Amino acid sequence: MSVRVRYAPSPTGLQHIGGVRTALFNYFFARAMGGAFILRIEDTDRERYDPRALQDIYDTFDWLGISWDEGPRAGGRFGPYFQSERTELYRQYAEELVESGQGYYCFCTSERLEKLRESQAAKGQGYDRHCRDIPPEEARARRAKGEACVVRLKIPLEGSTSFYDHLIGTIERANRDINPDPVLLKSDGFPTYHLANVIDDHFMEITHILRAQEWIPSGPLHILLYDAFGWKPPEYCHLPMVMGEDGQKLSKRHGSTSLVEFRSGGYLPEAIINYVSLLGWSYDDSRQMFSKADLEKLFTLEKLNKAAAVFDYKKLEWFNGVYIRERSDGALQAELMPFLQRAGIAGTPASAEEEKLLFDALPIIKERLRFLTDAPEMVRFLFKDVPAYTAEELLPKKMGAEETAKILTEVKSLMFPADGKNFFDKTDEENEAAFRALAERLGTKLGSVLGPLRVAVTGSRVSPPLFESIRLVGKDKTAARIEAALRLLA
RNA sequence: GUCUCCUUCGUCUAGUGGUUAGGACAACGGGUUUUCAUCCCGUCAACAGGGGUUCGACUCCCCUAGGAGAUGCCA
Repeated sequence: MSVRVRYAPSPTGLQHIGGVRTALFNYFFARAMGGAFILRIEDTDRERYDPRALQDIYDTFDWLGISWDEGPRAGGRFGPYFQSERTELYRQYAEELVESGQGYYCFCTSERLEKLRESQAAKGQGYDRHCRDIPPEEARARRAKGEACVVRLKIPLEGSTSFYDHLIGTIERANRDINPDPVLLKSDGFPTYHLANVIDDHFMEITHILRAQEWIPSGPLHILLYDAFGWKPPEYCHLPMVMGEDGQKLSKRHGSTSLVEFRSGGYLPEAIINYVSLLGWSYDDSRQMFSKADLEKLFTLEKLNKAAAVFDYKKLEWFNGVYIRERSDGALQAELMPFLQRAGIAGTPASAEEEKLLFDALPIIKERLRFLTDAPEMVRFLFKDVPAYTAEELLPKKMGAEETAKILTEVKSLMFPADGKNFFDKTDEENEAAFRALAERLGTKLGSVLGPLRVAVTGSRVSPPLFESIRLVGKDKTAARIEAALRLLA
């Protein structure tokens, strides 16, 4: 039987890096096994439902380049793939459980449950099974009269339930330790996660469940449900969790966690995919570069790690730099332009000159980028005026304004001589030789000659390579900027 | 509190009874270099603790400690 796996997000918030990791592992497992990857929307929480979250699911996976074989937009013969459109099915099976005596109607109000939770908080019990023994006829009658109720599962009081986890092995739990009689069908008629999940996984013929380890505690409960329906449970593989640097579950306070944040923060999808794949999974003792295509072939459950992994932004950052450098200039330009526009460096739409300027600048900024968001400030001096700088910044180490002005004046006449070839007519080698000769004549280092020039032309002591930058800035602007620097020193 | 899972460098990890415990990121040092970056070289750095089993344990078993997760009409 061929593998069928699913990613089943709840559209209540933005796609989170942890969820995406789970989705990716499911996707890669399906591809590597020649199986199917299904997307199912678990929109059973009407309170927290957010249509923007649904859009975010699509956007996130489109951006990552992950597609599903069945699900919303894709269709499939096991649809609908929105749980909100399958409520009749859940109701029917919940009813069946009540009929067979494996479930029961519970009329407890949320107020009572709240109070119960508070009073038992210290003991950590849970539901007191208050309605478990109401005679079926009476319960049916009360429900028929319109009394609000939920359907709960009767957890056996004795015995234990176990299941096999592909990664961890056999996990067993005494039935008395399972949360007493969880709600399967809410009073609004919608199912809870447990019911909908089990029913859908069964009818969608899911063969493997790859989900985070935080679900381990509900494993036995799900097994009990499969048993109650007389169904065969799928195989389980609980994935190690992703933690923040403090060892706690990764959350907002650790930094960016949603994919939209990573995207707007200038991360590349290749970097995210590569990095995240190495969180709880490895290939061998040395390889760490993996493309999506690689993972679609190489991924196996056998190489999964058991322990939770700490999310390391520094390493992701490194991957990001690597993938930025790996991009072709054309592809990178397309990726970068929106960031320049957002920063107000380039127009919207960008002019042909702006497009060309960015493209021409790529060779000198590419290896300096860690994030796409680094680009605007890096190329600002090419598109706009030089950012304001102080006379102080112009001065090389241990040099005064007067001396610096002298150097800069010499530099200017070297670059733009009254007669002979100017800077732009000569090769970089020729220019470098000339600057070196100048430095020697002035009895100083090359850096002290180029330093002031760098600040004058780029507005900063740190910039892309000077000669290339000057060529991109152009003759007139360069000359004008040197003049401006000279005025500042005077 | 109770239940469950986990435990190799700071971080991600390799390792399945005999290794100088390997790689990557980070950090630090050095080289290349007109700044920054890239690139190259190097250094620091780990088997949580205690018992067993065994000729021999990072590897197998037990205990302890620590960490995490679950304990909802959220998923």
